[in-house]
Amino acid sequence: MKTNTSIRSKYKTKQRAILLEYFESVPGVHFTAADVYEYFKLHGITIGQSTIYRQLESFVDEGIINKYIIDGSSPACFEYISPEQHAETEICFHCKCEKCGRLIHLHCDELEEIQAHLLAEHNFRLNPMRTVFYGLCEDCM
Amino acid sequence: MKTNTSIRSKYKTKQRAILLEYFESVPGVHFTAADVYEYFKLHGITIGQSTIYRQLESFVDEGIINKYIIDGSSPACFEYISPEQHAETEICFHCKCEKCGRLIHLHCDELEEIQAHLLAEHNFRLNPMRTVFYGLCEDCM
DNA sequence: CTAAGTGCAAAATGTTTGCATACTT
DNA sequence: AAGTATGCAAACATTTTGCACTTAG
Repeated sequence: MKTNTSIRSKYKTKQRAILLEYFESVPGVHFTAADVYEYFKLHGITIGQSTIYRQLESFVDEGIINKYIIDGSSPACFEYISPEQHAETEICFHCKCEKCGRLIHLHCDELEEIQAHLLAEHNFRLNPMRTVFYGLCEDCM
Repeated sequence: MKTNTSIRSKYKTKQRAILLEYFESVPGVHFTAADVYEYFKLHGITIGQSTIYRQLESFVDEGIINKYIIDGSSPACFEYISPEQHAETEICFHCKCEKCGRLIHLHCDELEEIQAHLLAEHNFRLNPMRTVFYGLCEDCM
């Protein structure tokens, strides 16, 4: 369990700027902390993995980046949320294929109704960011 | 990533029997692998943790037990599914409160429509057993 | 100058695995 | 006898942390 010292960056550091610029350049793509580390390493820029984890945490805190936990024994998945996406009323849902592991993004009004329904009928405020639908994709079923 | 050697137990071992009996005695309760290990240790019965993990995996495979991944850096959560629960035509959905950790069971026709919708419109066959809705329960929001 | 961030290496965590042994069928 | 399961300890993978050092404000 991580110590919740609610880190929200206050300084504009070089590393933070580099990371943010990179994330902004890959909207909708999802990546792991290790992916980011490798990416910069390949480009001759070394950013410590702790910095990556810490900045990622800040971004998630700030809502700039979403974090998905697909299954316990794989690394967490991150995804940059563009300001447009942020502004959109459309919510993005995720479906994970249990067989091939594919992660599918869905934007669907009908699914958004689930949210309203859960709130109205079950007093539960759904967090679509965290929720992943498991099942089988069309190729696998 | 775990090696998917689709283990499904074929032998009735003592450990498996002990574990199953225990799980059956705590329907609806959720526990971690470590909880199980500790429980038996306290009762003077030592079952290796690998056995616990392996049996848990089998039970999950067989649909006797559900596994929930709450967040990457906490242990996975398991829950025994009673035969009655299993036999119900109603599908049981789970909502997990991100704050207090409460796991809420829901039986709801409207939610079942999600399933039909995902299949018809998105070619995705939802597995309600594996899927957990994350959000905030009424007490926490 | 002070508070905050960085990077390294080490620790912590949760889970999986190799292997010799023991149990089921 | 053959095929599985067990339990230990070691290996693993991911993430977090302690600390000395650097950087931003």
